[in-house]
Amino acid sequence: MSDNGIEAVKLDGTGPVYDQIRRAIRDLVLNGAWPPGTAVPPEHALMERLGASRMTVHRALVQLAREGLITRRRRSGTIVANPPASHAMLDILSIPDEVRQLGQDYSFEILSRRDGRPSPEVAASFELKRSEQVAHLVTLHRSGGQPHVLEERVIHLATVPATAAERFETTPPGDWLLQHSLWSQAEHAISAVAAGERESGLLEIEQGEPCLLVERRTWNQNQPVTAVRLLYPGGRHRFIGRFGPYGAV
Amino acid sequence: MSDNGIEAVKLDGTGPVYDQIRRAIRDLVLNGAWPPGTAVPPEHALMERLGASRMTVHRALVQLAREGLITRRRRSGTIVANPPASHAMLDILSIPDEVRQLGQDYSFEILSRRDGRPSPEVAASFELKRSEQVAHLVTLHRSGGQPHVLEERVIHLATVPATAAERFETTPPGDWLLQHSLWSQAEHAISAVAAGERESGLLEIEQGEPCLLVERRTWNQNQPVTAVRLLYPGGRHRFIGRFGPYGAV
DNA sequence: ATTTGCTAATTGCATATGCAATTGTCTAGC
DNA sequence: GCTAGACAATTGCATATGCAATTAGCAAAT
Repeated sequence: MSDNGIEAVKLDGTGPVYDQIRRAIRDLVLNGAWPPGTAVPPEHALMERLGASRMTVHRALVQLAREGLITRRRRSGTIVANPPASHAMLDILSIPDEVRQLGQDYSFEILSRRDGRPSPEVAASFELKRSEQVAHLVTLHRSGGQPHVLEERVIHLATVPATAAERFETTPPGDWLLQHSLWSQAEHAISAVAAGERESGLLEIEQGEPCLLVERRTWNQNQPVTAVRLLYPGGRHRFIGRFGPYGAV
Repeated sequence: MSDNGIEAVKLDGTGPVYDQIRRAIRDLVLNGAWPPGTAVPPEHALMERLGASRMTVHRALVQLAREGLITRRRRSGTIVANPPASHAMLDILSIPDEVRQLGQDYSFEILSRRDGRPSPEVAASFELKRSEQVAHLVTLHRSGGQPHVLEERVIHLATVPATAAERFETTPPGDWLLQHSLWSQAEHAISAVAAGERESGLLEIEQGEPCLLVERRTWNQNQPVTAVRLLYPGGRHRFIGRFGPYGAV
């Protein structure tokens, strides 16, 4: 190829041209063909390649920049941006970062791990098919030595095959996944539950104490990536978000 | 005025012209000068009024439309949109709607109301100054006759003076506020707490049961509008949101 | 070696222009 | 009165063009 994979940019002929260009490039970024840091071809190159005017190409790129997928600078050109770490309240957040932001020491411990077909209980609780191969991990995160949050997670081995070889000795599963997989959609649910027998022991709280339960499932291009259940001791934690009526501020 | 308040559109001379236009119109919408339903002048009129080309005006309007502030239709023109009712998980949501969406009958009851300077307890719990005049309301919302959520709210009388004359006989305070005030920013906090003595009685649950506590404060142009604390019986409720790494889906 | 300045690549912005698509509104005919 | 059709207003999209702003990279000067 002459420069980058400019040949990979293909229009589908449906809808406005500027939007075809926008979607074509967006897809290349989202499916990993153009990883962060990749140079996006300059407007003139795309213009010739696609037979569109510069203004039309420009419009597509400006929009992608506003969406945060690419970064543009005069003369330097356009590069694929790093995915944003945090978006409003409930993003895929890094628990180590969260803890360190509070000025506490962070540590974690994998309490159990099992790879393969899920047990009936796990399958039911995460809405999996029993035929899907997953890694099932239970992790306790600590903040200043105290239990901070209890994490139970399944990772889909078909989507993230590198999981099988990873021991999670230095990086907890959530952070490792952020580096080794992409996600395009997530679903969150928040509820309040009472700590059960096992959870209360691990989190060192009283049985029946209120806890905040955050359940999150993540997909990339409709392929499931991971599902996680985070149990926070209630009194000690809150999630905060700030936004305006027309979107995040 | 000839048509609408087209004279109200004023550029501030800072930054790109299209963005000056965008901000000028956005501000008119956000501060209520152009309430929902108002006809935005057509592109040609703005173009003449502002001395910009049609494409430049167009660019500003297209962007506002994408942000959801205005709605555009060929031939009919452009009108100011209704503020979105729900944005991802934690929007300003209408509790009646929420209940009816579950197919239940909705009713509510104002348990107490007091207007004037806040008591020391209320001031502390909502972080108010004791000199601020507020209405303080406690409301119980019911779903199919059962307690659904307990609401405690203060409304700033200086920002929403119409509150003083409103009896909240047919519309609960949250919904009434949506119709009689604007907001430009909100802050949410979610946490899990155990039901106290008073709350458990009102919500008809056991004392100590886990509840989801949603605290929200709302401002319009840096003026406080309202602060509310919603207590949901834990087992029965969860908040759900769905989005991608680059924003809401 | 360091600085200084030039050049060219690249994006940002605005304009003028033309045509397409949608749809209120009005009119002519029945 | 009602309908079909013509007309015009309005937005949507794309192009061509020109200039401004930024800056990487190179060349010249010290």
